[in-house]
Amino acid sequence: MKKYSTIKDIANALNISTATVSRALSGRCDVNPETKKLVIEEAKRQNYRPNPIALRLQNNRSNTIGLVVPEFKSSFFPMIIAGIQKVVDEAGFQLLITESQESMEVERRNLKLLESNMVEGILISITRDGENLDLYQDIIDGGIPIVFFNRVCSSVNASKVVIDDYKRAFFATEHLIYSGFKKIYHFTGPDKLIVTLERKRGFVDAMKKHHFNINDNSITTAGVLMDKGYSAMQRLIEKNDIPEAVFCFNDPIALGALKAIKEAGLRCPEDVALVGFSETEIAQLVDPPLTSVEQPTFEMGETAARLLLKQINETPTPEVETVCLLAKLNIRKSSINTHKG
Amino acid sequence: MKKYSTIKDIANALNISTATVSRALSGRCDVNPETKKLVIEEAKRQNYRPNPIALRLQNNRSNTIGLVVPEFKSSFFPMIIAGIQKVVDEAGFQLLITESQESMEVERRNLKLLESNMVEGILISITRDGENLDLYQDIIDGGIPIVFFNRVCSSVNASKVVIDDYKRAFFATEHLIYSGFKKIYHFTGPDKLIVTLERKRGFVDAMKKHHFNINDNSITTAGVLMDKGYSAMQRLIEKNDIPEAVFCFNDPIALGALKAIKEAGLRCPEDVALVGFSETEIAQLVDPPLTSVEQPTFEMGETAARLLLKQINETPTPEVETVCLLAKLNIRKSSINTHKG
DNA sequence: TTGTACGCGTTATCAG
DNA sequence: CTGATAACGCGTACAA
Repeated sequence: MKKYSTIKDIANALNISTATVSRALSGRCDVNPETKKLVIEEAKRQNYRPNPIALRLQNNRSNTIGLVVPEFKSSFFPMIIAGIQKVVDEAGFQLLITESQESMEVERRNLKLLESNMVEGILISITRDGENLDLYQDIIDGGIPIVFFNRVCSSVNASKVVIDDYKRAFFATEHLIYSGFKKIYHFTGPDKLIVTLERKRGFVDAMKKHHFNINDNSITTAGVLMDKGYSAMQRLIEKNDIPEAVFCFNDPIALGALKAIKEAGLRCPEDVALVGFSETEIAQLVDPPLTSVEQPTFEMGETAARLLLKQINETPTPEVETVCLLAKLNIRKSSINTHKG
Repeated sequence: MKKYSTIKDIANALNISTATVSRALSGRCDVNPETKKLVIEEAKRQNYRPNPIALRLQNNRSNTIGLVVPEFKSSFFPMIIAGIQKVVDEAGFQLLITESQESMEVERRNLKLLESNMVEGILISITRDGENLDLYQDIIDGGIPIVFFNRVCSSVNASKVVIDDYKRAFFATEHLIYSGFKKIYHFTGPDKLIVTLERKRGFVDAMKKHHFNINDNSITTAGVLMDKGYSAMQRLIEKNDIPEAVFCFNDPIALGALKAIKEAGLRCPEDVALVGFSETEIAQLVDPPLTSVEQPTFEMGETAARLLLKQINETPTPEVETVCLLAKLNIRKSSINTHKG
């Protein structure tokens, strides 16, 4: 444990008061140039630097906002962060980022860490593990506004930014139906996320609308990351229950499925067509290029940050609001029906 | 500006002393159960919560370490962060992440932000813009150890984690030479980075060793991101100065080049072979799969974090050290010479 | 069991 | 121009 030099140390060394030291150091004019020089020299000698925490204790403002994301291995959250950074920078605030690693417990720790750094607001996309409901509420009650984006928490009264998952999933499924595929499956995400449920609902409703059969095998729980899509598809192949097309919860799942398809000597889209979701940069680069729903990630980040700044700056605190952004289906080779033409 | 409730407010409301309130709230036994109950009720009524900054002012420890990365759009830094997170978590520390967006000025702001949150140490990979030399030194002098990783700052006396860029670049180039390619070019990175210089040096020395000609056109400055590789390759194609093989500064550059090659109706590796660097997850997924140098990203994060914790925890402060990790060339289809056999 | 007083590091106010 | 002192919010010896 080190002992840092303080103004008091300098004052003692020079036999003057802390007040004078403080003034000399803050470069005011109402101090004798000579003593000022002495103070600055002594400060340098002692390697003095002001204690940032003491400063903050008085200001009671940090000009900082905090962010919690589940992960940033896929390019999805990084794109959102870029949007957040832009708005936050422009507003003269700074951004502190933490990663919950999809763990509720780590999320808790992160939130408390941000709180103890006195961030003035928090942006969060929650873990797939579940919700730290009590803590969200507690933080908000404590006067720190929270804005949820992408993966939101329904039961907390806070601003939220989402996309129209249901509709896009519905249209993506219809796209497969209109393309002439008959046996259409869905690889779904983590049970507890609202986005999972919404996308699944979109899939189911589209299938029902067109009187397509949905049985026990139609929907497989995959998850979030690539390896889950890989194993889900592998299991289907092993069971010889191979669908003509799969609508996947997200791009990594679709890419994992693609890998399994290729390894089994099958082809995409000839044998199995694929549709992803949440457009990652990789989608366009793989072979075949992946049909996917493009989310306005950058815009989502901007919007979330703006909502938060509103909560922070405006008095009285404005009503919370939920913004729904529009996504778009990019049709590429992975979902072209080569049999039908 | 809100007014938060403090123990003083509670004390006033109940006509007792702040000390009693403090004790009651911290759940000690040496306080009348009755007053304790009253205090807790009043605290809840006033929506009291302890001021984290005041607490920290006494402890003088934050149990937090800070991180600055240039970006996390490519999967490179996220992988490193995963390694850092692991070690930091295990040590009971927390991690605060900031993104410099490849800007020296943002990097400055981030470093100061971390400093003012009293992190106990900082991990950093510097921007391609250049070095905030004075600030690094100042922070270290102030008693906060810094560990550089990947993109390091040579002139600061601090611990560093790097890979053997020179050797790997040398071997990657030799791989192309041994494969029988004659006209071999290099797309290089940002001028100011040491990694750029090391990789370029490896390329040049390998070419020289085998008496290959290097002229003004052999080396093109590309940069860091995909679009730069794209435009660099486009320019060569326009000039009809098409190399048989290109050793690229990193994977995104190689992927950009690949895009340009395909768009021009050329094929990889038949017309232009490619080798990347710093293995991203995409490398294996593109068509053709990309030959690339695999960096031990996770391990790099672990190592950097461990070095930092050493600096933080051990007294007297241990000597700084530079760790060089071993990378590995993964040969895939993009660099197979189809003419030679 | 409770209250007083001080310390953490700094700035600001006021009196000298 | 300078020094003493209060204030920021909390914990905690020590005294009552």
